[in-house]
Amino acid sequence: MAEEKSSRNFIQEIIDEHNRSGRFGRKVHTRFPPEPNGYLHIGHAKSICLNHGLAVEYGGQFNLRFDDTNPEKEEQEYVNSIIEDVRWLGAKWQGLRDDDPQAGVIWSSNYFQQMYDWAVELIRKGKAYVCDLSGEEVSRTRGTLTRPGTASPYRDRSVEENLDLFERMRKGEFPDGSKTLRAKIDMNSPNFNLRDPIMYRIMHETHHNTGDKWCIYPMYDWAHGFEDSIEGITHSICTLEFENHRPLYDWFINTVNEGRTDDGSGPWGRKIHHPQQIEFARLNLTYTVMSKRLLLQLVKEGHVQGWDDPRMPTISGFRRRGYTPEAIQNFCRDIGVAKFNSVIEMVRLENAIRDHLNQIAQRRMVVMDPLKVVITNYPADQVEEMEAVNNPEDASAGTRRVPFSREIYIERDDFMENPPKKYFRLAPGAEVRLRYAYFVKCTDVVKDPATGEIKEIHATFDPATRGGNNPPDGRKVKGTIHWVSAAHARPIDVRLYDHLFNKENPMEIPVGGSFLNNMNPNSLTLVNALAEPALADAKMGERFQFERQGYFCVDRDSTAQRLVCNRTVTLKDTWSKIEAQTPLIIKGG
RNA sequence: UGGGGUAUGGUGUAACGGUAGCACGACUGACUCUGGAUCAGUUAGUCUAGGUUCGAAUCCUAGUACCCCAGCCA
Repeated sequence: MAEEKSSRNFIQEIIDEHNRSGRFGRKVHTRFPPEPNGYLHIGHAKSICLNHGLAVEYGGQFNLRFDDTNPEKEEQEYVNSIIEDVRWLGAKWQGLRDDDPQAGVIWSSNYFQQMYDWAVELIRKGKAYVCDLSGEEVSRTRGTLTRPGTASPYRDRSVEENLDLFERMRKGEFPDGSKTLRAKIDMNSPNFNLRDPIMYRIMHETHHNTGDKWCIYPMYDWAHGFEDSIEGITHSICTLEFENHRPLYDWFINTVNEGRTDDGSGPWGRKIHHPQQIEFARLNLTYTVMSKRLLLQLVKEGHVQGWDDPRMPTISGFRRRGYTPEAIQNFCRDIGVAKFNSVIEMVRLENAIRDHLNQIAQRRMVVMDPLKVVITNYPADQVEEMEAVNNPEDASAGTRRVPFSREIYIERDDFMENPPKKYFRLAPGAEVRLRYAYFVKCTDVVKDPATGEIKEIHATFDPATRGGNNPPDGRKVKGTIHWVSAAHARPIDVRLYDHLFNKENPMEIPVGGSFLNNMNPNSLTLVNALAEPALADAKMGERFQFERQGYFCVDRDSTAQRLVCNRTVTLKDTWSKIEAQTPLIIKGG
């Protein structure tokens, strides 16, 4: 097989090296470890696709594990949405089953006992102590960027006392915040994470999974490495901000491994698995924000209609907008992965969904802003069923019938009384093709005498062009426009979505302002449109291309009486570019 | 001002001392019953300054810019 040498990203190179050296026995086991404190966004999709993709590529395994170590912030609603989103994206974790959404899902909280035991082991090894300092005192004694911290007065408690106190912390003898368990590392370290970090805090809080069993909860830094270790994760892939935590992550595992041996003959038994943490740059996209905090604010303050508002960069938002998992996967693959803090242009994502929908979406004709056209030489009582191709990119999608009659609607934009050069659509005396129907020529413009507003257009059709075909005389037209038969048109609701923010970087904020100042007031436009009858039986979630306009998805707000369609993305529009340039030329001249 | 990272066309991403390539965008043109799609072409880049070398994006030295770290968040 002639195999093309595909370029490798830095993570693949690291894994390849591990496989060469045999560090993990040529195994690859990755995971996606979300905290259930918000909805997943497109940045998480990058991580999911990366982790899952590596597992697939190397024939390894992939876990979905909830990092549920902080009961104060975590909720079941988020758990459910995250599971749904990861499934929808197509990532398959160990133990995934169709009949039970939670099958195979792992919880950090299941390891609480094991983590507790290791904490006791660290105390016994003299590497951890119970500290009575308040939060404020801890932060004051931690030092600054340039000054080392100072040791806690409780740093040198005896092993026995620490053991006793820690046990009583667990039993619930002390109030929240009164004590912590801290690792005894180095108050002089230039890395703050090593200045005696807190391992456990007291939190009398009911946990969504373990209930009231625990009133001490492990900190992320203490817990995370062990979660990976227990599961045999080989490559703990995370974002850049955890780079400074890697020495701590390694310290915890190495410290547990002190006095342990590979064969289990050491005083503390067998060594535990030590994963390799690898950090990559999180995804940033233009015209949106990606922080959970800000997304939560948009939802809570009602700037959008929920986490799955189609303008949100959440996975559920994109799903409702009409995005496909394939498009998101392709996007995540195409943007690559590196350590450089980059900002991806939104058009990359839009391009990915156009690409996929162009292949799979059936076409329909929908008029957003109707202008009546009367075809004066067409019989008043006649209706013809025109055959229309459902998808020119996919012959197997077949054809459908579209009714044609004397009175039709076209897009108001598709007529101009005084057209500029290069305008190919309808104008007085001009001829265009009605897609799949006939050539028509504009003969009259009927206006409201009072306002001058164009009320309707009169036109004549050429019977020799039936089906939209070129006539035998060889005549051609440059423009083809969409239409719906007036008598057969079905009203539908359409939601036109645009960027949520009108600045590439919404966090570029004027002094005293907020990112909310950068919200696009026109991110949603509601339209009453007229659709061809074939759209009437569209099902929820079904995706279509409305010819010449864009891709649309049937929203769950649809009723039997009225369809609601969300615009996923527009079609590329070169005319708008020409149009935008034209006035400049006039001005310049 | 301590520590940890990162710098390649407009935007991303390759190159592992040997012709700076690819994708997206932008711009031309061809084709077209969607001003869509498709096809062809053009455009444009190694953070700076020195050094090593026959040869440097890559190695060395010194700078510059940006990101992360002082939660009992993750």
